[in-house]
Amino acid sequence: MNYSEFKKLVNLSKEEISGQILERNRNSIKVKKEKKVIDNLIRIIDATLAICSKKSFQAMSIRDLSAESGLSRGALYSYFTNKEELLVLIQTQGREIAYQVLTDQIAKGSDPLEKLRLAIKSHIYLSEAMRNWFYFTYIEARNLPKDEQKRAIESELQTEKIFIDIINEGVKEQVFRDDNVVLAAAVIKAMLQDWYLKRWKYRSRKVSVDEYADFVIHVAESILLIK
Amino acid sequence: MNYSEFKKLVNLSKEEISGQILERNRNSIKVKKEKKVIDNLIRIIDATLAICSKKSFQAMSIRDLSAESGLSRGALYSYFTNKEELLVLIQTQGREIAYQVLTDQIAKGSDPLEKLRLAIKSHIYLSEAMRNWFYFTYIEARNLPKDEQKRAIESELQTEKIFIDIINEGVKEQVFRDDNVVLAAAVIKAMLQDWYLKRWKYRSRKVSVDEYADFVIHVAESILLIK
DNA sequence: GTCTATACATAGATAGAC
DNA sequence: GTCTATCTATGTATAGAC
Repeated sequence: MNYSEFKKLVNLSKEEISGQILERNRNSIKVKKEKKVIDNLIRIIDATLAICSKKSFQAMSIRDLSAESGLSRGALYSYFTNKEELLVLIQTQGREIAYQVLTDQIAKGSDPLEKLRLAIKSHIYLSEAMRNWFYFTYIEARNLPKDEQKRAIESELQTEKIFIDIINEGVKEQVFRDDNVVLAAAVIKAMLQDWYLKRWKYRSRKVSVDEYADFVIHVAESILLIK
Repeated sequence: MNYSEFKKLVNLSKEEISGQILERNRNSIKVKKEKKVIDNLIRIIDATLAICSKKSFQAMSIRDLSAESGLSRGALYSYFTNKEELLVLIQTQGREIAYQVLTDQIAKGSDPLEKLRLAIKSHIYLSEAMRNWFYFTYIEARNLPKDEQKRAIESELQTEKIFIDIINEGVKEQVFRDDNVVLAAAVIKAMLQDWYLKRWKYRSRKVSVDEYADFVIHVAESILLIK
């Protein structure tokens, strides 16, 4: 699998994501017409992510969001009850998508090594396809209210657990080495994150997403595979 | 070298750092008495870093800073002309310290492998000793004005260049493998950053700083050393 | 459903007393 | 040098017209 194959494989249609958000937030969205909601949620989220790729969510004013999305300030408040709720909404959905796609892809692997490769590739490819979303989820997590911050942390650990489980499975089958499984998973995760946190760097160096994914796999195999 | 040896080795006295800041910002600091300035700069910076380990710099109000530092709002403006300048001041000094300590430590190594180990260890140890400072420098870089953002990026590349140079030296001496030097440096840097970006995770798992540093060295050697 | 107008709160920054 | 009081700007959120 390479990036262009991945993109065809995974259906990340904005309408679909927006629909899921609607399900999740029926009570705080005041507009009744489904089609309207889906359309405008897309505009609002796109605008938020675009603005927040340049400045922080805190620094983005409702005036900014109004200008970028094309909806008036008043209208915006028909889709969320306050600014913080918008933050929570995008973060929750972002984590949900990531987890779903990741677990779906891994399920296709039949042995630990294949699963490991799939996990690394699909994470990097997904963060490439939804770069702004991933960046936002990472960088704005600290501005969440306390209880939502806790969820963000749980989600991070959950993703890492996916890698820990794969590695442990490999250890049991004697294809992976049995030392520092947890740390191995942690540094793999760190490498995955670097792709969307520092994309300006890789872009300026003309490192392609496929090249990066292959390199991370190479590193992971170097520390894990039994020689 | 382990962490406790490192701490003795590197003199990170707050007075010294504060003195350097004073040198750098003579014109915007209105208070004349040197001792006063040093003292209060320490209080201001400590307070800022403490607050910003919990919320963003944007979200920190001058009122917050006043309460935490013990100086009145009016007095604070004797040490910087506006809030953004305070941000720039801390960021600039943070990058400066990191670069100085790192290059000083590496100079003690006599061969590429030793230099690589020293670079990894001193970076992780330093980020441990100045965790809030490193976290702040990373996470708040995006709130800098455009020209200062450029400096932050240059600084990131400069640090990475240190690793690239060490690896290239090792390639020339035929101790390191000659493939993907730039990517190798990049992922090493990603692992270093994870230590201060996710310290809550490592702390809760009781991973010590020495253990983490050793593991990163292990990973780096796995991908670089010629078998 | 969406707009405009506006109330209300909070922020950064300054002036002048001490 | 530092404080208190205050000005002004900007931001969130709402009310009521269309």
